[in-house]
Amino acid sequence: MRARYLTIKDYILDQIEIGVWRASDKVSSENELAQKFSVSRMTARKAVDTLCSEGTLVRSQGLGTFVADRRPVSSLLEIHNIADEVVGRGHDYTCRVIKLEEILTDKSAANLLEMSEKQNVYHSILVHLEDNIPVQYEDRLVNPKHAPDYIHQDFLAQTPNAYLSIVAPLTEADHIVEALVPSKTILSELDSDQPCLKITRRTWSRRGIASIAYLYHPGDRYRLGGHLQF
Amino acid sequence: MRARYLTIKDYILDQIEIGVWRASDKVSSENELAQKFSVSRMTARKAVDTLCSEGTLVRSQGLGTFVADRRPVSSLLEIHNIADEVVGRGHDYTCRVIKLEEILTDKSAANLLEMSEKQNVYHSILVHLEDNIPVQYEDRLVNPKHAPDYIHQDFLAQTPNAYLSIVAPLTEADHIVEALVPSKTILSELDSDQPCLKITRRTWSRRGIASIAYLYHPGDRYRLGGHLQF
DNA sequence: TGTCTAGTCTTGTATATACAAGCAATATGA
DNA sequence: TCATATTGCTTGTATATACAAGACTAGACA
Repeated sequence: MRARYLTIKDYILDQIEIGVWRASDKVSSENELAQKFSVSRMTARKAVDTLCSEGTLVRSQGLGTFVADRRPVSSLLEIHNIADEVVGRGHDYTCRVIKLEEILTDKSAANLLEMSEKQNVYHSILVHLEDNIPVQYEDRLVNPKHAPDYIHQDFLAQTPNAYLSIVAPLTEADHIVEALVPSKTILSELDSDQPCLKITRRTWSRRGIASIAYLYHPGDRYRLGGHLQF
Repeated sequence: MRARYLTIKDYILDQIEIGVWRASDKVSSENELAQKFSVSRMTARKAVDTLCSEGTLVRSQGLGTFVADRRPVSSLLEIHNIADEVVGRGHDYTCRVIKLEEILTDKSAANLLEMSEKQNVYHSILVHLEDNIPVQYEDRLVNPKHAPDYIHQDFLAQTPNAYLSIVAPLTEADHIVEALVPSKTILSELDSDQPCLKITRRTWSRRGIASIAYLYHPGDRYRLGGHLQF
């Protein structure tokens, strides 16, 4: 052995990095690690545990522990609530309510919300501003079953997202991000003539789809960013 | 107690869901849980451990365990390797190498890669095609220290991302996503005149920044999508 | 009143032990 | 030869124990 390792975790990571253990290879057993580092099996196991929950290793009862197949290099991007994001930057957040109404689902809305046609849903359009400059145009449909008081909310005080996450704790979400030039109405509300980032976000609570939001960000003024560890 | 819980984990999650324990509230101590469920402290601790690593609870030595502040409603978006994505859709993936060279860092490149100026770095430009239609223009800088053979790779056989993830296992990444109209050169390579999604991706290995990539996707032909549970 | 100290509760860490359960190679028996 | 049982290794789970270390409280003391 060329070096003494401070932790079992580092030792395992190094072996993988150096290439001694490659994807799908078997790693030293818990007992071997315990002996090698002169610790009890439970201690060695804990190190392996951590690496498993981080996705680096995979266990198989009776067989052993293996280096995980590095998942198809995918990484993650965080999508924040716009209000939190603006405030987080230390800027001034305000919001303009363009529309707040109760409408009947047409075919497409019914499909998207997984409801039947001609049902009541809430519809809101808001513009979010950072230091009085528009940064997001939000067009949202809400299933009243999950948020019956949605229409009576004061969105100047609390964003739809914040409200929804309280009345119907979100369990899932999916997103589609695209680049496009939106309609003139939207562009004028955003006070922009640039291509926009459009984020389509569907959120689930435990009882089904809670809401669908179309979020438009002016491309010259907004970036979606995120830093994450694997 | 109204119900018997199968697991300590379920019990804690239910208490949080019901609202007995709210964000920042103190949760029963490990000893209390152990007593309540007639198990040893280590067993109770393991349940709490799991919920901690999932981000539901937060521990503080000497103080106790607390319900985590549900992070400012943020959710996650997966960013895949383009080749995997195309193949995953069952389509035909090909790749065109526009440039593959060794250059000296100028000021901005040096900054981005956290190197000094006038150092050797690798530079590659590739266009990725799905069923012979361009879907990504990739402009990449690579730190030779992390991938000395980068320049000799055959990227028709293996994408840069795939290669890099083998020679320098990635530990971190950050992304910036924006919408813009790229340069004419890029547009012509992408055979498009539409606004594009531009993804700037920096990847780290354990020894530092390994690579910076600028990925351009034609907005009318590409969406970034993801579905994730919280 | 203010300060230090001791005690107690919390999480953090490590150990030794025991047995269950999954898997595979080997030995056994018909 | 082939099916079955045994053995040994692996991970999975649970327990009892011990002590370290952080955070707070109450009491002693000046």
